[in-house]
Amino acid sequence: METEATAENSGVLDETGLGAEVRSAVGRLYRRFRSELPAGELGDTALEVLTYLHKRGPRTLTELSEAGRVAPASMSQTLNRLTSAGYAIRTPDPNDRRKVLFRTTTEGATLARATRSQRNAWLDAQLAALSPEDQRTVARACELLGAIADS
Amino acid sequence: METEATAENSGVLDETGLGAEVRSAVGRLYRRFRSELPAGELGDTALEVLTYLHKRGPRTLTELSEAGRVAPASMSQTLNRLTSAGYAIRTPDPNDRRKVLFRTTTEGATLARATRSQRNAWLDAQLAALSPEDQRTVARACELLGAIADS
DNA sequence: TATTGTTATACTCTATAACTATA
DNA sequence: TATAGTTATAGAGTATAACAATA
Repeated sequence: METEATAENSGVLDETGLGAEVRSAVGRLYRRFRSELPAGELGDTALEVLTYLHKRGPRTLTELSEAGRVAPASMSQTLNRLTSAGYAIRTPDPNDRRKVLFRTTTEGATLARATRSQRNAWLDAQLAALSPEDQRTVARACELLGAIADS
Repeated sequence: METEATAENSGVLDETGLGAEVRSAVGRLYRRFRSELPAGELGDTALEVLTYLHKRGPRTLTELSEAGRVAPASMSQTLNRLTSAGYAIRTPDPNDRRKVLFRTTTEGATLARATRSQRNAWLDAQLAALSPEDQRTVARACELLGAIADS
């Protein structure tokens, strides 16, 4: 037996079930995160882009759309929301005038830092209640799944 | 002025990082799943509701909205999509005529079974490439995170 | 009055198609 | 022609507010 069954999801962990388990858990967590989101705040998509710009530095629209695996037109609109809100700005690329470099504003950088801890308060509390071993398990799974998401 | 930040935050178990790591990994996986979705197919939300009805049996709108942690009005619209597509039907509750019991149709049950394996083909392939130990780690993390999502 | 469910409306996020500007 | 980016429009999924029907 590879894994013990989760009592309530009864038939779920069968031979082919791991993908379904991951997908279900991810979907439920994602929706849970979204349900905690106060109205008027940046959505997770926009915040993820802002955080990416903050951590990696200026990027073009094409780079951002490829990193986020969305169509360029989709990323353009997400960036419209960020720039309209004053969290990012467009700057011309001096070497290629077709390109636009997006970068965070001071407000955007502040928000990226602040929101990172604030928005995760609930989740951090839940995770803190796990045993150290379980925390390591979750951390390791995040590495593995993050790599899969980017593969 | 470059990112004084961790270029690759996979050290993970720092003082505040686990919640952020989980959130980031979940968000990137969720968006990756969504990007794999062929046009014209049921979205993950609708499919999750359909699967829930298929596994648990008939449920009222209130029960479904609480299970999915969405507003009743939101669930009503998701159910409108499922019923319009012929995958679920409304049936009156004989004991309380305010209530509506939603149940899968034959087509809905078939779809719930078929899509489950088909849609996870890509993810299953990625997971199959992991070592057995890593697979157990992911499975265990899904249990832990699933419980948090439902807490 | 309280509960159950619905419709109306708006916002985020996504897509495709059609467009402009630059290389 | 090819590439980078934008706008127009549509659909899924979410929310709140206002409503009807039943308890």
